[in-house]
Amino acid sequence: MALPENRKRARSDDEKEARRGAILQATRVMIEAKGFEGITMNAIAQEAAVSKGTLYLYAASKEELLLALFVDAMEQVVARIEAEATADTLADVLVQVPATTPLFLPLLARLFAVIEKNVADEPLFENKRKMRDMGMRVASVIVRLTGAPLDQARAASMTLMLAMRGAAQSDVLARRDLTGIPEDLHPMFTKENFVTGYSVAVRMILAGLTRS
Amino acid sequence: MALPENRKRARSDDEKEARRGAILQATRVMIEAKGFEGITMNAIAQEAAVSKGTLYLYAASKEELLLALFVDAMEQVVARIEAEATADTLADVLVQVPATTPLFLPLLARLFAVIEKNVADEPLFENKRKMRDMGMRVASVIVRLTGAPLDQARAASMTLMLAMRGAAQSDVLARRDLTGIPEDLHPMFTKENFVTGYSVAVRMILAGLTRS
DNA sequence: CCTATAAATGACTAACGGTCACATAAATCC
DNA sequence: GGATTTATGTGACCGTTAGTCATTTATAGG
Repeated sequence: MALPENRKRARSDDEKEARRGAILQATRVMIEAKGFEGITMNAIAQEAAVSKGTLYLYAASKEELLLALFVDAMEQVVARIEAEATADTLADVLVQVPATTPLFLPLLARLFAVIEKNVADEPLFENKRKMRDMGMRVASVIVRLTGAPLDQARAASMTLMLAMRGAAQSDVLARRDLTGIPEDLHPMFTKENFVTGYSVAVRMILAGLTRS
Repeated sequence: MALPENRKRARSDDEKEARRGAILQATRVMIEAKGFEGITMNAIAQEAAVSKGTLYLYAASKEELLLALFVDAMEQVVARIEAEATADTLADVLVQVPATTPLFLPLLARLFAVIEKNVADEPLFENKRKMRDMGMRVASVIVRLTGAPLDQARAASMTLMLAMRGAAQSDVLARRDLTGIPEDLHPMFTKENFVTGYSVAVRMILAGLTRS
């Protein structure tokens, strides 16, 4: 991901892409290490072994870095759903793939309220279009595997997205260590909270589909 | 909401409650005026005609102020649902009440990712319990109006909450003025986005209920 | 009126995202 | 291969804002 040993500046497009990749990877590392609220541009710069100014040659803001990570993760999710889902496993795959794609849930949980609020219009629009397209691809999978009519599949796909967004929120609170949390609230603070809640929604939504 | 004319300090519990109310109201005013991202503690203090330090006598952080506003709004929402819903109008009421209760959607959209992230454990736990209770009250309404068995009503209520959280996210992007936004993306940026998306979800979820 | 209590103040600090004048690596030219 | 040009990279600096705390003073009680 880094530049060749004896090169300090990225001049060609390939080199720029490599540097951008290194910066994104450094961002991932920092999220892993410090948690989502702990990341700072200084720390990312240090991890990527560049100066802070350089970060701003490759992303207009901290949030555009995070948006780029989200777009990556979202593409992985949809690609995996297309590849892995069968008629028998559709519901399971729709739940498990988002739950297990690295960084997808924490990024989705913060997409609207945190990330998109400081992104310029152009990348924002581009991301919105991409999300719409992803929704369509999921609708196609639903049509292919259930035989439902396209308009129903589209409505189901949009509703799935809604529920997934809602369920992803609980990822923010999820803690590895539940000590200090009252017994009766444990279910709300476990890592499994997303899967538990979203499973129910997925099954309800898919159950409403009819064959065309 | 303010203290009596010639009193500058709140000594009794009543006076403290009044001051707290004034601070919360000032926060509402500032959100209205500057938008959610534009609010600052300095501005709230000025609007409430107290010093910044005083704010911290009544709330441990900016986010605890916002959490208090959310709890208020949430209580209004559930109370209105209980009061207004009938067997015929249940779906409509479940959509319209959240959509029309002041500040409810913007606060819900930011509840997990923005507000709760800077709230001490105790108020956080209290809020979680309150939300769980609200969910139970909605489940009761569903039982009463549809005759569905309690466990089904509970699952439906939890799923409704999920979908509502997801749908509320779109409120963050909603703009009054759509100029500058590409035609094809207009639906995603309108104020009606919440109602449009959530209606579908509510009807799907309620349709799955059976009479006991 | 005097004293004790605690509510209120606001200058100050720390932290962080973002900027920009300047330094210099690397490509290009002769 | 030296000179010139281009634009990448740098990091000290800035503005903003949440939050703190030593100090002030309104109010209650004696």
